[in-house]
Amino acid sequence: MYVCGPTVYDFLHIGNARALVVFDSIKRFLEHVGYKVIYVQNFTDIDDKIINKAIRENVSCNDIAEKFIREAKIDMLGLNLKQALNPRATQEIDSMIEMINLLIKKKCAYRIENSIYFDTTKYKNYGRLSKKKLNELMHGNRVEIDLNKKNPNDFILWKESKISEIGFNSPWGFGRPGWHIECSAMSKKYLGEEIDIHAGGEDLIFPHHENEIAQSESCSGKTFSRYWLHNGFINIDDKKMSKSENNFFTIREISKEFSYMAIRFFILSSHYRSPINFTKENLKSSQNSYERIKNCLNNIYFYLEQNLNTSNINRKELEVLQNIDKEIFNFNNYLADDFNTSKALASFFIIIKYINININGDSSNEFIKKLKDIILILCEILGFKFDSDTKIKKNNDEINRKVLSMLKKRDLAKKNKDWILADQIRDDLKKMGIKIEDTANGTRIV
RNA sequence: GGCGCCAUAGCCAAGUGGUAAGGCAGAGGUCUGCAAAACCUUUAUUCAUCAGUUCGAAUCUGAUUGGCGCCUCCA
Repeated sequence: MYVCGPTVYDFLHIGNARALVVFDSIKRFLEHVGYKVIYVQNFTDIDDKIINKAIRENVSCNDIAEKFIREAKIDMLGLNLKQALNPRATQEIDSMIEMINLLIKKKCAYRIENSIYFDTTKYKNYGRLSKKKLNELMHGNRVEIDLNKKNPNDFILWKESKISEIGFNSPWGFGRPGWHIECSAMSKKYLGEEIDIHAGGEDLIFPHHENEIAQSESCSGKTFSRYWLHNGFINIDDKKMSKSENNFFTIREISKEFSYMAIRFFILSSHYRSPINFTKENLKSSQNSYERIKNCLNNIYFYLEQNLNTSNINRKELEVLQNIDKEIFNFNNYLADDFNTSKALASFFIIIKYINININGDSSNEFIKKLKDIILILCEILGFKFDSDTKIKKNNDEINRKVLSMLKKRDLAKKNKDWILADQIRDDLKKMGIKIEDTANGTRIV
């Protein structure tokens, strides 16, 4: 599975997050049902935007790329993306040169001065993926036509660089690769000539993926990718996000107001191909929804800690587990049908409701453990994690000792019906970032 | 000009021929010293509009309205 990754000239934006989360979730599901997935997601670390930024900031392109790959990895960790192969374009130049050479040899590419172009007339299926009729395209509508090209559809494979610019040595002189050849070459190197799934944003269908197909299939004579998946866009106030419109949000800045998992939930709450609209209100709603899952798991952990009922699962509990199994079956079927995460989440909430109704202080330990495993498996498939939630661990460091002694003091105050002191301690703990709740079975930290 | 997508409650969002999932927010209630969490009740006789097909339409067909995207920077 190959996913076209971001160009690293800035922090990842919310749109990058969608592609990353959606395809990570698809990977997770495929693994869950038993596939072994080799997942490649590149970083495009050579590009005009990087070059321009490097010039503006008077640093090297590599400095820019290194910095934003580092930052991207922080966000990717926050979004709980699974480990993937992350090749960088600038470290794969040899494979690209090799591929361009092959295309020249096969007469699918031509040279104008020190640049190489792909000849789209040599690939008969050009335009098939994007369903475009080549004579109906509006050339030059948005991007100026390069007059060197034989045909306006042709695209650059290798671009001559000035000696002051970033570049690499090649058989055609100093230059840099075209954008499209990067993905073709990396895909071939890491996954071979034929792959199962190629994915990316819907804007990449034309020309990027069209061009990748043309290059790769001209080289190999084989089907490049069996399936193409394209995620829809995230709009801001129903308009396309762009820097010039000043409606641009990075993952990092959103993560300061909402949790990474709220962002992940927001993305998974609609089908991966539909457009979704980013607003703070929607993110808040997602955050609250996500808390519901978190609360359910917190409750499970709490009952597990309290629980002394070591008897076997009883008949009623068995029935509950059987009903949950049926809903898990639905959950899997929804994902199996075009990765309908929205329906899968609905199933998830049905399961949560069912757990909330049926779990209590008298539940058997074994039963609660099973519920915990169920929630954790579903979360694993969707990529939800809860690592930051256990603020206090039962070890001996100073803060924890302090918290535990405060809780003891509060328990005593409660016993004495000293509500003022009890509430005071609760407030103090809150100031320390520790939220507590009283339950029938004692006080707990959430 | 060509190609494509979308319109479902206050908000988000499934459902694509058999009588409107799920979540958030709101209101009321149970529990609780209070709070929180959880639970219960409540929230679309109707799916942009009009016409058609059908025993039956949110779902199919046609028209209309409104919105969005792609057509060599892009997730």
